[in-house]
Amino acid sequence: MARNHLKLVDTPAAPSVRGTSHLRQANLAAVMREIHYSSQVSRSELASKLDLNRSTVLDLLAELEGRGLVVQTMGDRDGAVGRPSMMVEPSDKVLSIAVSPRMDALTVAVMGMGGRVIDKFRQPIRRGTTIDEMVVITGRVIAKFRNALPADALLTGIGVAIPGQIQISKGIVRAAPSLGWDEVPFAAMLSDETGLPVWLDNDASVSCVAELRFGVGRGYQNLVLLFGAAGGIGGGVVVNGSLLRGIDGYAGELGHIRISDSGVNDYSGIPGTLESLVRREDLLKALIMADADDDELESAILEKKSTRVSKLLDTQADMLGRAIGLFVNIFNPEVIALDGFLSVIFRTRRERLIAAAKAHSLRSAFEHVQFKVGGLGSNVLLVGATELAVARILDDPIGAQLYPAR
Amino acid sequence: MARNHLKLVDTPAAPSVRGTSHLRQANLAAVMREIHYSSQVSRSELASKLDLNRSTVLDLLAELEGRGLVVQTMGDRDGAVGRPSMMVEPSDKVLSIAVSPRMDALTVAVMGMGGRVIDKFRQPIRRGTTIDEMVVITGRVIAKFRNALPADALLTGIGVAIPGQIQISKGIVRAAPSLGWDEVPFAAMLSDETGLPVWLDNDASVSCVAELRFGVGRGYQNLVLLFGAAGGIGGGVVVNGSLLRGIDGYAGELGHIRISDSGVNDYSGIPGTLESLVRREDLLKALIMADADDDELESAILEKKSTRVSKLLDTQADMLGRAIGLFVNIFNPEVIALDGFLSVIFRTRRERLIAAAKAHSLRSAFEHVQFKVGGLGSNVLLVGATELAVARILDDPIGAQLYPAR
DNA sequence: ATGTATTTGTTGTGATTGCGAACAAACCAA
DNA sequence: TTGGTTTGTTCGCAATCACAACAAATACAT
Repeated sequence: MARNHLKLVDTPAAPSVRGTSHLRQANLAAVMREIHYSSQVSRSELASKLDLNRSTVLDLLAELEGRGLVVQTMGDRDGAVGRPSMMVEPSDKVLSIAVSPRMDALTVAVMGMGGRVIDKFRQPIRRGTTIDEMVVITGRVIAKFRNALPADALLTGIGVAIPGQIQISKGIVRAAPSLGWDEVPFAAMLSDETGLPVWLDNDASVSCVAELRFGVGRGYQNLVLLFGAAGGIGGGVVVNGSLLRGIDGYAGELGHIRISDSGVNDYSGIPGTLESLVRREDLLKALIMADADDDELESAILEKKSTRVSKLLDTQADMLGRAIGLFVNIFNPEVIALDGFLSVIFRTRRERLIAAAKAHSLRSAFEHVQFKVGGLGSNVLLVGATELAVARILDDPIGAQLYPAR
Repeated sequence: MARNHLKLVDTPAAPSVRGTSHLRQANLAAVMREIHYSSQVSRSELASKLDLNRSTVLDLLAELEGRGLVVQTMGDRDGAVGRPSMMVEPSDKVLSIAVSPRMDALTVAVMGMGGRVIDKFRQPIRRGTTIDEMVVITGRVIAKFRNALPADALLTGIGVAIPGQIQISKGIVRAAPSLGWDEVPFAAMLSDETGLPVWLDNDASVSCVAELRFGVGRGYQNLVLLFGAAGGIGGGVVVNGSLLRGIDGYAGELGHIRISDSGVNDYSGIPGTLESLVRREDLLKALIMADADDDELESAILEKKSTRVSKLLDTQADMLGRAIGLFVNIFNPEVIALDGFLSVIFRTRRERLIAAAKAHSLRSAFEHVQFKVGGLGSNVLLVGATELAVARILDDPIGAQLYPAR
């Protein structure tokens, strides 16, 4: 009862579960994490949120500040009674590189802590670009960025969001059909090119983390994200605040689940899957459009009063709802987040979609589910990829290695 | 680097994640958990497994022994070189009550630590027994048990496995069709009757935990359990060593997921679900049997060479495989465990089932999946229910309250 | 303007806890 | 019996966090 000493702050969603974690490290990590995910916190908020003593927080922050990870500033008088608390924010000298190679273009960005995009460059990629060329191009863009950075900036590393299946532990792209990659050790290749550590992950997983930390998922612990793009439907699941990865890191392939007897295959060769039934291409075809982003798609749907399009949307909403109902029964999440063109279906067929989901889930599991639309837009992948590199700092703020900008 | 003090042992699968956990408590809990789940450990094993110093383990064990939770005995000379290590085991004075009310009978058991069944009583229940009667009967059996216990025995509480949906936090049975229960605050009722704390959980979840800790799941961190009984198909999922619960505790309803366009409803009113497609009753009907346990069912299948039965089994294996493929894509688990009559399907249609699962899952996610059959048999529910009560001790060995046997 | 209440910053002290070293004890293998 | 090895046990130490006390900075009432 009177045992009230040596507290250990819980570490929500520690990505790498280590055999032994040390108390100090855990507390530093908890503080760092809180600062990263709230961008601006006062010292007193930190103390109360983490349930640590004021003096302890002071001490922890001093250590983090000494390492150059955080900056403490005088808090603005916010009208509250009492002495104003010091504000803490992540240092803007700590930067990461985010990379997003896609079929049509390569995007590289310099990212700050707290999900901030500092600088971004989009390099169109012509068809037939080899993997080696891709590595060289990426390396060149990164080098250019690094040259422009202040000399005292520190890099956490490089995070890459790949549209395909990734063996996270080894940084290998097992299969990325849209890029034409197969068993590519991209992490090692890019690391050789740049001299920085590189972490890969699946784009849907990465998006899910981004939305969890900085988007619609903020504040929730259990959510299911469905991401609909041109290539198909990806997904991510957050359980108890951390991303569902499975034993080899391939979990969360929510597009490739069979929900119907239909014999139409998806890209992976499985018939009747969500991805094979709810296709962006089908919508475009019905609308007689060649290419469009999601906004254009949505306005085209709203303008065109075609029964064919309408019926297709109904079917897609029904099937998407069926899948969502399934996820609700399996995960009983707080939030179902829809992103990409799935958010278009949601906005244009909201009631029908929700009704279908409800019809396919158990009453009690469905009770508290909220439907939301992804909120990060075009930067999701970059923000999420950054988390891969930042994770090391958040896990071990003192021990994690940082690399000079130049 | 030289920061090597005040270690915090990681607490795998802490059932109740509390805001702040204290270091000592966490370490005591880790030790207690290890002892509970391995029944017999030597001190040196504890030290190396938990990565704690010998002297620290000594100290922690002394505290646990002082509380009467563990017993230390001289280790047998096991032929190894060096001074033999002391063996530690959970005290046999620490007991729990496990309750399993089912349609046809009520089972109550006295359980020891480490999943041991000390005493068990099965009370047949006649149709139409009211809930109040059920509570009284249960209370009576428990009272009888308690009277027979040694005076210095300590009870952790009562764990109940319910075939239905449970609101765990409040101990309320939301719906248990086979029992005819609806919104029943069973935990409070039984607690009033017995004066002991009562925890409820869904029977499939409970089975899953039992198999995870003491059955086929031992040593694994990610598994999917499918349990097929007369009432339908239940499931449980273990993610990173802990049971998937979802935000309200309704997660893991793996039987109620729609995998086909079929319009046949299951008990919950959802059509085309795994539960509606793979039914034990259908097998019995095809075999022209009135009632049978799983062993009888299996031998009947093996004896009877009916094409009708054979075709039905094929279909069921196909559908079960389809569902399993789906789970593989979602969870990328290490183990798929089949229990109840699903294990009969597995044994009689092994190749077909695995082929169907493989055809419905992604290559990389399927790669390392192992298929297993539940190993605990008729005691699964009791062992699992016990874990509900024991969990408190494992979380906070010192703070958790224990109740005198009489 | 002044005083009071409130909240936070800061410093120093103390308690808890786990580690490590040192030595004793118990075993195996010659 | 001796030497090597592993574990038990004790004791002192170092790390870390809580707590108390006081100072500082604010809002609010008068």
